[in-house]
Amino acid sequence: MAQTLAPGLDRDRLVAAAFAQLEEDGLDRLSMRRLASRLGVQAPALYWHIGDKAELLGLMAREIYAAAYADAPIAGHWQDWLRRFGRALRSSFAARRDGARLCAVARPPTPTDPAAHADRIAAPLTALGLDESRALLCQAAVISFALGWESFEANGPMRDFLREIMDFDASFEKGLDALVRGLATAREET
Amino acid sequence: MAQTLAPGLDRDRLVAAAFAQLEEDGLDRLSMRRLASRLGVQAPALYWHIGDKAELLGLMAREIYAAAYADAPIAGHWQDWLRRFGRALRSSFAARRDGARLCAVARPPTPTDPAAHADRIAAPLTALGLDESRALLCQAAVISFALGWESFEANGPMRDFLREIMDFDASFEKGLDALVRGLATAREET
DNA sequence: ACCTGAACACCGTTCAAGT
DNA sequence: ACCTGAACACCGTTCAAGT
Repeated sequence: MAQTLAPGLDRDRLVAAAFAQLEEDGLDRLSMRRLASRLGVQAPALYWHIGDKAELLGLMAREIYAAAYADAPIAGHWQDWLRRFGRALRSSFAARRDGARLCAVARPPTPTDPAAHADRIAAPLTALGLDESRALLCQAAVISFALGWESFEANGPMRDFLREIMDFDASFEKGLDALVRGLATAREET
Repeated sequence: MAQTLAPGLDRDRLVAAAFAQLEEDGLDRLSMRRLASRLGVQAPALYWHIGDKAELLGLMAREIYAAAYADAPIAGHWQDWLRRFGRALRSSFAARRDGARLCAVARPPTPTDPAAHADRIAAPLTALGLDESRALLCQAAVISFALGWESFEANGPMRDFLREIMDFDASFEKGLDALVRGLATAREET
């Protein structure tokens, strides 16, 4: 389990090991001590490379979001992109155990200029013709929907219950579709 | 802080004290030990009244959902009810510190007959004319949207960031409106 | 029936000290 | 520069024992 090899410990190796640990044990059992022992090191050693556990979770969340953006190339009508991004985001949450819960808890890792970050979030939709405030609304809505949906999916007993009473996958698709269509027909305001 | 008075310790008093503790210290610091000391008792005493911490969180989550349903009387067009319920649910999440995170983690507290529980969830919308599967889709979509939205809101640094780049309250309203309108115009399928 | 005391197996984080 | 050892102040939960 613990490979003492390759002592070169850095942030990337740390994040990778954290994902492996997450897959094996889940978010509740992802501890600095267990992570350290997987890396063949004592827990305090991690704090040389990272400020605290919250920073580690933030880096992990960023990777989950990045994977979703990578899966949704910017092309076509903005509605198509938004639907595609919604699907990709849910897949990305689901690809990692407790992915949605992790992203709900994680703090945004870049405390840099908020306006610049907002531009980056809005970028795919502004590139397809939306103005920035509308782009941010669409992103916030789709991201919230996907995060909420996968939060239930990631909750074991809740998922079991939901899977018994409805087709959870098909329903996500329908809900996402409804949301995007609604956003497209919203009354234009200030 | 610790009131040793009134030794009658039961589930209701326990849940009430847990909410008070949540308000003061947040979900991360809501521990069985702190809760016990607030009740003037040792931690193991709690386990006489409750199976484990997860059950306690489940009871708390149920109360949060119940408050939302209580705030949305069943009347008018189903779309109006759904919008109203969405708003009420977000308010209910926001009314308790870390309310959304709590509900994301909590397990459904009633391991009773799933079909009967589904009927109860769908009830407000079936009463207003929707068939059950459509009602469940609408509920799942709106609940997911509200939960996701408030998860970000409940995340301190994330909220600060979002509040700087958009009008988070007005955007919720617009997003919810879009979702409900989209659900109303969905193509009818099996 | 309801609660305590003591214990088990853990946490995140700090910090002097080692190399 | 990078890591260890020891410690601090915690966790959830179990269980014999008290009343």
